[in-house]
Amino acid sequence: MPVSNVVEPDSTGPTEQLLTPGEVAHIFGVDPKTVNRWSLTGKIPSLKTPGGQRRYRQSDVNALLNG
Amino acid sequence: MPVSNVVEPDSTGPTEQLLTPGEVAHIFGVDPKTVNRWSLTGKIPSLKTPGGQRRYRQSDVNALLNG
DNA sequence: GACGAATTGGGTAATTTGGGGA
DNA sequence: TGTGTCCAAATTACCCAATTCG
Repeated sequence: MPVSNVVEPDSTGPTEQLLTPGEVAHIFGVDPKTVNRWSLTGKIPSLKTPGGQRRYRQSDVNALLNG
Repeated sequence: MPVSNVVEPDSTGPTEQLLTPGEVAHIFGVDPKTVNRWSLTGKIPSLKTPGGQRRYRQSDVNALLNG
């Protein structure tokens, strides 16, 4: 099934586009493993799906791109 | 098929192929260090990974090749 | 040809990244 | 496709010498 059920009914956070490791990797021109490393070393925040996979906020990615 | 059709309307996201310093160096026939110097002196734009490495847009490289 | 300024590459050590496999 | 780990390759920043350009 698609992993892109990104709509959050939760009202606490802004409904924001979440990106997979592969998508973030493509944006930066690096390997998906490298993106996971960034998460482990605290360089980019990440959310975890109940299945243990990571998702990244578009805004966090943009913040890194802009400096 | 992509897992999710993530639209990237955001202008900050480079929807473009990115090249490593080594690849750009090979294209121009120079040392990778020289490519990084071009970036430092503003001769070619570059993105930075959170790890501090540089990536170059294909279009910027082409512009330099043709200009 | 001589001169100074800028560009480039060599060498090094530390960090980041990617490949292979589980 | 994604995760976690090990290891080799690539990249970075630094200083210095050789080369190139006007």
